[in-house]
Amino acid sequence: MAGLSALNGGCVRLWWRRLPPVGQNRRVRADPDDYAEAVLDTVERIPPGRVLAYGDVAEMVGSGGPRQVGRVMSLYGGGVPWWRVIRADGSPPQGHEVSALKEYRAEGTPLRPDGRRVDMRRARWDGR
DNA sequence: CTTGTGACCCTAA
DNA sequence: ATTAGGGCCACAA
Repeated sequence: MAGLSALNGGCVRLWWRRLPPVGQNRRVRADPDDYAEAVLDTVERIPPGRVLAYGDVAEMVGSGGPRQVGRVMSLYGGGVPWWRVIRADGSPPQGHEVSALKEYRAEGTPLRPDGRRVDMRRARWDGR
């Protein structure tokens, strides 16, 4: 997406690196825009009525962590089904609880008895 | 360089 | 069921 490049000035430096478990290659991502793209692409594939935790998205993307995903969603999440990316405990994105709950009701996302959080056991998307 | 700040996560109590 | 504390990593000041 051209918009992301414009927003970030297309910087190409290494911006993130994870020290891998012993015996594995370290994962490095060169371009923040590429990372944001990867995150948003993943979010777009989440089926209606299902959700992914921030950490789940990070795992599927293959780099970064929950906070990095959260950052991308905060900055660029407006154009994708952002309400399908939530906390691991099932609570909607911080600061967007109300509108998120509305979406869940609309697309039939399984909620817990209290009606304030998603039932992760049923709603978590397996990626398939 | 250091510090503070997140649409986060995990464990223990 | 909740909370507290520590960990996490990128980013801006």
